[in-house]
Amino acid sequence: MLKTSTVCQSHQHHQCISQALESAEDVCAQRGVRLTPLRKRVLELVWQSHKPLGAYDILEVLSREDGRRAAPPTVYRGLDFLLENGLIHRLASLNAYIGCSHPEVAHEGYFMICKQCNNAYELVQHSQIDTAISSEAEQMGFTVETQMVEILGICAACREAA
Amino acid sequence: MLKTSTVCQSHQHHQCISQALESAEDVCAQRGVRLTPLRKRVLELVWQSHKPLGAYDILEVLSREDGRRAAPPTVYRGLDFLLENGLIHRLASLNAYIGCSHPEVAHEGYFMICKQCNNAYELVQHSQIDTAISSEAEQMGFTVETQMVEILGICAACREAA
DNA sequence: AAAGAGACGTTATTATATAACTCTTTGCTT
DNA sequence: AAGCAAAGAGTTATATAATAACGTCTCTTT
Repeated sequence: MLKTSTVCQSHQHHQCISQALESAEDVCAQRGVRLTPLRKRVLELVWQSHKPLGAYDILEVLSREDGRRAAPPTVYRGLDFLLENGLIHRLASLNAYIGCSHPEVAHEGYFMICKQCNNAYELVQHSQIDTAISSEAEQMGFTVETQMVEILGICAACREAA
Repeated sequence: MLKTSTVCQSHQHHQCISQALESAEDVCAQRGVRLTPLRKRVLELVWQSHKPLGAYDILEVLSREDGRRAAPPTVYRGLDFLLENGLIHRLASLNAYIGCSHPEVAHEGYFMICKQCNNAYELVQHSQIDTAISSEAEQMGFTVETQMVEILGICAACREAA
């Protein structure tokens, strides 16, 4: 029932990255939007790990690798595009961004974020949480547009390590 | 089953304010912490409506009424105190603060926020959402520490008005 | 009175995000 | 192919949110 993005101790993370990029290409092609080199590079950087990444972290990397100093709008435009197309999620509690593990279908991101290792685990939609929120909203006549569910705590791996 | 903070079209809002302040006095007395004039004033301002209020909005009011120009730390210290003592909640999606309608018991805030009237409706704890989150967390061995649930959409009143 | 703690003032700075304008690239139309 | 419109991206400046660091005042406790 429960499924998370595949985050494990020793997984071959380059596979996550290449899968994500490939998936992004597909999604963009299908929608007729352009995954430009900059956008692709930003996505790649967001996917460097399963830890949410700040806009200014991305900016720093871009600046270093480009020589010339990239400015905030460069990164934010990339992030905005990726957000609009569901290729990444924004975590409001951290002001940070993370790759979406199933961008084919529009959905809200539900996250469990480990305070220790900083990994963020995305829960799939149609979870119990989704049902519970819809139900409560319906009871009060509230029409849901966007949702923000971010749970902070300690993940299983970190807990066992301690 | 469902309960929200009492936000209705024509409610006597000064009652919300005075109740909140009284409740805050109680809570602080009980815990042996000081609800200083500044802290009380910040709480009062947060309670001016059921719409989340930004720190700099509060700052502006304080500045105007004090003559001297209040500085950010003044407000943030007040807000921090109120947050620590569960008298207000912070809404990460809006970078804003809102009065807590039942500060006697420590709890996470679950909110439905209307994009039109800007009112934020706090759901009580032990709702279905709480259960769903705990359940999902348990399944993945995740130890929950803090939760953030903010649902944006249109409230019943605004929907009917339209 | 001296010492220590808590609350708050004050100045400066950090972190996050956007506005407004420019120029270039891209793809489309003729 | 030339011209055009729109999208993309560079650049500078600024807005918005939050914190750091230090000083002062006022209590309380001794």
